[in-house]
Amino acid sequence: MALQIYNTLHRRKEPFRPIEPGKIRMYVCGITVYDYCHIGHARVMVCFDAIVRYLRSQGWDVTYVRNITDIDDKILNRASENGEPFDALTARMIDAMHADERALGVLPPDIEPRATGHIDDILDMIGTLVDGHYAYAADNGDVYYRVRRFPDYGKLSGKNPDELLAGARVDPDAAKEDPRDFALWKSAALGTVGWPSPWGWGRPGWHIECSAMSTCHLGATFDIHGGGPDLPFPHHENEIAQSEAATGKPYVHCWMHAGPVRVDDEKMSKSLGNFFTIREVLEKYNPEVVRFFLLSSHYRSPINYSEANLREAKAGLDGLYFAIRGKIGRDTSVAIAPFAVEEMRGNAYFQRFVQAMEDDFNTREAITLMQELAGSINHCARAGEDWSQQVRVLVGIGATLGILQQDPEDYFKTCVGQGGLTAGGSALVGFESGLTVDQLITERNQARANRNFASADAIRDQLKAAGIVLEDSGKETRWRRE
RNA sequence: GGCUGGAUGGCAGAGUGGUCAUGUAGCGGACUGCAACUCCGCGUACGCCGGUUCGAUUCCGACUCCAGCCUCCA
Repeated sequence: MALQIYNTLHRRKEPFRPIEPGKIRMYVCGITVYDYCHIGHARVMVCFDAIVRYLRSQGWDVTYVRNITDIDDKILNRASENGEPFDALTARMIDAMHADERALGVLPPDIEPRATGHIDDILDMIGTLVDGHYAYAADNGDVYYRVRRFPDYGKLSGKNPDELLAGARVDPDAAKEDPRDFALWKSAALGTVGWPSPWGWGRPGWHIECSAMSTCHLGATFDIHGGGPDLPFPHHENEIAQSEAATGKPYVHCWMHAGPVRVDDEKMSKSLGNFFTIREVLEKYNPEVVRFFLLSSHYRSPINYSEANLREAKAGLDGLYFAIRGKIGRDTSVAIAPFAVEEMRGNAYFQRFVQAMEDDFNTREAITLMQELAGSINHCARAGEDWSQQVRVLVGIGATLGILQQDPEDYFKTCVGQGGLTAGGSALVGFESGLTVDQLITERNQARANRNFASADAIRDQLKAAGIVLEDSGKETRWRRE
């Protein structure tokens, strides 16, 4: 089955046709770095990360660009509130973003361009637009895009330009010829943050940077442009207008947009203030659980961030790790390397996985079949049948989604919160006696050997209260965190 | 008001013109000193009204409700 992707531009799934055989050039709108990344950012990062991992596993030569917006009014305002230079703020937030990404298992994009690193490209594109009368310098020193000059305006978001005019929410700036026009260049007072330009000292508008950076790194026309759910209008609509007017070529073949994240069934937004940062979320949940949660719905569906849903995600991922526990990893005598993709081709589960992913990246279906595979492994293990092939396929599929790659014992022992994204050792966090779990297990097993079950159960309860579950299997006692 | 997309079992969430989603929670049983893990079994799901069809949750139309965007936001 050939790859099908839902294209926002045409509002339907379409067979994917690369511009250049075997290659995919892809740009995803990244973060404006004035604050910590929130769970909505995490969804975009994780979904496109899984998509790119999958595409590469199928042999596509993907060039993945995701930008950083590091100059913008929000950044300037926040820096001024903090009383620090804007680039000190952005440097700090970029570091934090990279740390969040690493925690969530998000691989870095191939190219991560920054707006401030492309001022010349931005200026060039604005110049081209002004020369072509697609843009004009206003009396206030700003340069605006002339929306009326671009007949296709609205084709991505399905908006009628005339109705936009009637719409009450466009900014009726006196300097603009038309309320729909948007800023390409914002003038700024000398001595404030800015760059010289033919139109005076200033800084770029929000939309132009993506047009300039994507064209610079991927060419005038490229395959896929992605982003969050609030981007089709106006951001991507404006990108199309700028780029197609400037280059005279079609901008993007396929537009992909992730669905929104809700919080406890309410819209999450900056203005409502009900958003959670990634680091807040990781105080409460294992990062891999968060990734699993994000992938357990289709990327275009709305998802609801809630305690109950995260708990369920944990139970789901636990189930996968239980299935491979004791069968793979450094604590087992059986060292099993996951299958390479080519080895998995003949496997029925893997074929279902490919089929699900080729159908607009249906990661929910992919996870479902991983769960079925886990069930089959458990069944085989109980029946004394060979499970080794299935385990390798399960872990191989997991690799393609960026999950299930930890040693199961590390996963089960990872201590969440308390500032730690670290796998817990045997030290018992929050336990006053200073005893380790292993010491208590030894003590309890002595009690069990003496059939002193009251003491044994007291230790079990004590550990349970500290969030640690003991599991007696054969002669061995293992532990994990709840 | 305009533009999109939805409505599936307690919950989450795929999918399909006609015998099964799956997971999770719950219940019963097996296993276990007690547990955990695991296994086996159970529960008459497809918003509402029409239409097409031998047959619709799945296709078509109306209706109701919900969400996202139209304003900073991924």
